Amino acid sequence: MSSLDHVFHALSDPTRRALLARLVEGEATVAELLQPFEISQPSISRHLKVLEDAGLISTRISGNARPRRIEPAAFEAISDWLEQYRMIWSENYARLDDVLETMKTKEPKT
Amino acid sequence: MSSLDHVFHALSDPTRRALLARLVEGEATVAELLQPFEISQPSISRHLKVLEDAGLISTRISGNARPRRIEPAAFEAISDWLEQYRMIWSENYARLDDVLETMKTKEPKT
DNA sequence: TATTAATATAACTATTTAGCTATATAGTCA
DNA sequence: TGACTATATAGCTAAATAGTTATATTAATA
Repeated sequence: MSSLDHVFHALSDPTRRALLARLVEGEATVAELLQPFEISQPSISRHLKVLEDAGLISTRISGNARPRRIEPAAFEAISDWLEQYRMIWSENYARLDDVLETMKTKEPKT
Repeated sequence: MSSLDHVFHALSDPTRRALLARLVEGEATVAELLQPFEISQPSISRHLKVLEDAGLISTRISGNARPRRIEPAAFEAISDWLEQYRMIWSENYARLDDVLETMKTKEPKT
């Protein structure tokens, strides 16, 4: 059973996607993640468990709190999966090499 | 309710992902799509409906048959969504928390 | 027109899920 | 230690889902 099952299932819920969107700004505790929502703390904890089981986030122990953070690898897995379909919508399908070339020469960091 | 709900839900099933993988090679009828699987024809038809409701595929009428094809726009939507996380894993950004440390201690690749 | 072929729909069952409230666990602090 | 804080877990309910078989629909063909 592919882990993509869990990844895509986790992403199918808007609350969970919102949690990820918050976590992309940095680590956050359950209390912090809970705040913008109207749902209960146990529900948030369960959503976080689904995200963690999917490998999308991880938990760190910090005294009383359990801050969560994004796990990059899972997103990379999605990107890899999506790659096999990129040719389908890319306008540059016929010139895929050009696309790759463009990616190589993208702006260098300062 | 975002359509990404439906898209990610559709993708969470391995049978449906396999159907998409077949369709990336080109249009196929239900009978053709059914063949590699051990599940019933109605099940496949329902999976196809889920994929179509998500906008991932579309149906054409051809006499008796209803060949399905990939719909590129939905994949583009996934790619767009994923884009907001790309910084997380691309280049040296293995982990957002480590960005500053990394930039201090590591020479960016040329 | 009657038959066959391709596909969809209905009706049922078992499983999963998202929400809730109540409670348990574990760390911090006075 | 006792109170408080942060979070997890248990147990419940309602809704959704994936599978099944049986049947309906529609086009092609003899």
